[in-house]
Amino acid sequence: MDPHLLRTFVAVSRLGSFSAAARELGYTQSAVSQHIAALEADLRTGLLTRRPVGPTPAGVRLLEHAGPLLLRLDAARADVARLAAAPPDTLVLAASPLAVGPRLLEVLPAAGVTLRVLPRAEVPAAVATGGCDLGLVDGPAAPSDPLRLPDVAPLGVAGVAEEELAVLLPAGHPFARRASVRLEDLADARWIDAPDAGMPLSGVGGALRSAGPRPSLRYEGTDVRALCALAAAGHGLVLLPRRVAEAAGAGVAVPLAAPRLVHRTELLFPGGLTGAAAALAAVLRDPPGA
Amino acid sequence: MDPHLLRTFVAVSRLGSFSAAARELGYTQSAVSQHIAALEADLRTGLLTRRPVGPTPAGVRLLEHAGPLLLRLDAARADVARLAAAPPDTLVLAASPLAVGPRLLEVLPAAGVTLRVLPRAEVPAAVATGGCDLGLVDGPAAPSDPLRLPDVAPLGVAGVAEEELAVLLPAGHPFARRASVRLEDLADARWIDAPDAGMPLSGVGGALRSAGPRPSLRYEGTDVRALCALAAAGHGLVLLPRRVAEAAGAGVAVPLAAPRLVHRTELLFPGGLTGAAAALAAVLRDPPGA
DNA sequence: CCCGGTTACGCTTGTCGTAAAGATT
DNA sequence: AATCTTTACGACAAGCGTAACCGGG
Repeated sequence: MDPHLLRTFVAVSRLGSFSAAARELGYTQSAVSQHIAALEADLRTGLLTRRPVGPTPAGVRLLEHAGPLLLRLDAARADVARLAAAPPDTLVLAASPLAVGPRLLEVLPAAGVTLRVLPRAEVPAAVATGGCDLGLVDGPAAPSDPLRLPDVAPLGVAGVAEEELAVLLPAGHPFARRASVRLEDLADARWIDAPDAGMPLSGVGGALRSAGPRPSLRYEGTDVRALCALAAAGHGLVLLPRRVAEAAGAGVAVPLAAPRLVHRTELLFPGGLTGAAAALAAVLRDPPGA
Repeated sequence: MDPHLLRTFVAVSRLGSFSAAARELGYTQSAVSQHIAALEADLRTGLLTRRPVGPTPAGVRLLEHAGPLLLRLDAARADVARLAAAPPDTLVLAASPLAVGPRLLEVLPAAGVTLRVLPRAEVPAAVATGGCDLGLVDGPAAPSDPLRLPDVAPLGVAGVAEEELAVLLPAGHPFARRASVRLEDLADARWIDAPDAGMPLSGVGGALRSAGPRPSLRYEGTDVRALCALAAAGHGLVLLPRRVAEAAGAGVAVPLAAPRLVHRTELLFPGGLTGAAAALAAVLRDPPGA
C-alpha cells in the first residue's frame, strides 16, 4: 500500500483510463499497469474492472480511504515544511463563501493578502496542505458549540463569530410575513441544497429528529448572490446568516426560531504560526462574537 | 514518506532507541538508521536528536500526523480485506466502559460474542482496523446530537441510547441534598478527570463558555467502580450517566440540570456488515432512546 | 572501553521504460 | 483494424544486511 500506488489508483479511477492516468502522472502506461497489479496483488482483490475501466466494490471501498489518506500525507509534509520555511510574505486566506463577513472585511485591508473563496469542504484541506496560510470556515452549530469539521490534520481552531440564522423566502410565501419560523414547520417545503455556497442541509438535519430538510434543487457553486436569486425566484428555500438574507435585495428574510442554531465562523490555522499570519490570526480570533 | 519509514520513525521515537526499534520491527540497527536518514533527507529536516534519542520539534510535529496516518492505512487494508473475508463466526464487540449499559446486557446473551472493554479513544480504531467487529462508544452530547468521534475511517454510526447525566458527590457535599445541579455552580469544584472510564471533561467544556471543569485528580483505567469509589471518598466530582451514579452504592447522585447534555451511546460498524455482526447490529441500533 | 548510531559495500529485490503480445470493440 | 491493457525483458536504483567506523559516557 505504497502511497504512490494509491495515487495511481485514484488517478486511474477518476480518469477511467490507465493511459490517461499515466499521462497525468508522468509515467508510462506500463508502469501504471504494474502499479495497479501490485496493489491488487498486495490486497489480494481485484480493484478495477478493465474495459471499461472502473472501480470494483473493493475498489470503491479503497477509494473512500485513499482520498483522506493522501490528504493527510500531504498535510504532514506541508506541516513539517512550514516549521523550517520562512514566514510567507504574502498571506493567502482561504474562506468558504459565507465566512466572508463584516468582521473579515474590516480587518482585511492589510498589504499582501490574497482572499481565496473555496467550497466549504475544501477549506480545511487547503490550510492543512499548505496551499493557504489561514482558513475561515462557516457552518451551522448549536450556540457556542464548535463546528464539525473533517479532521484532515491537527489544526488550530478558534471561534470568530456567531450570527443568527434566517430563511430566505420568496415574496409571496405564506410565511413571508411571520416574525420568525421554525424549521419543522418548513419540513415539507422545497429547499435548495447548496453545500458549497449556502448552509449544508445535512448538518442542520442532524439537530432535528428527521433526516433534515429534503432538497429539491441543488446548486453547486460559491456565488451567494446567485443562490439568493434562486431562492427569491421561488425555486426553493435557503438557510442563510440573517444579515446575508436581509441584504439579498429580493425575497424575504425570516429569522429562524427553532432549532436553536447559529451561523458560526471559525478560524483555522496550522501549528507553527509565525509572522504576518500569526498577526492576522490574532486580530481575527480575539473577540468571538457571543 | 513511505509508511515503512514512518512506522520506523514512530517506533524509534516511542522506544527512544534505534536498536530497540530495530528489534521490535525485525530490522537491523543499520536499516533503522537508514530509514531515519531517508526520512530526514526527504523532509530536509532533522527529526530526531541522537544521544539521547528523542524527537526534535519537527519530529514532534510529524509524530502528530504519523499516528492517525498509519491508523487510516491499517483501516483501509482491513476494510477491503473484510469485503472478501467470510463473516466471522465469533463476534468481537469493543465498548467503552460506560457504553456497557442495560440495553447491551439485554441483547448480549448470544452465542460466541466476546466483549472487549477499551478506553473510549481506542474503540473507533479497534473497529476500523478490524480488531473488533462492532463498537459501542459513549460520551456527552447535546440531546439527539451525534457524538464527536475522531474520523479514523468511514464507519457507520447509529444512535443506541441517550440517558440523563448526574454528578456523583460525596455524602457530605453541600449540594448533596439538591434535586439537581448546574455545572457552572460546580465550576470551582475539584473534578476527577477519567477520560477512559468516565466522561471526558474536555468534551463537556466545549458546551460551556469556559474551558470546562478543571481536573484535580486524573484516573487512568477503565474500571467504573473504582472511579465511583474515588468520587464517594471525596477525591473529586465525577460526571456519570444517572443510572450508573445512582447505582454506585456510595456517594450521592444529583442529576445535571444545565447545560443540556445527555449521555449518548452510539454503535460503530464497518462498511460491509454481514452475518451475525449485521444481525447484532440490527438488534442494537433499532430503537435509539429518545 | 563499551554501547550505540553511522558509514561503506555487496547483494538482492523492486521499479521503470521499451517493445512485443493479447484482448476487446 | 484500432485502441488500450498486459507481459517480457533489460537497465538502473533502492533497500537490507554484514562489517568496519566513530563518537560520547
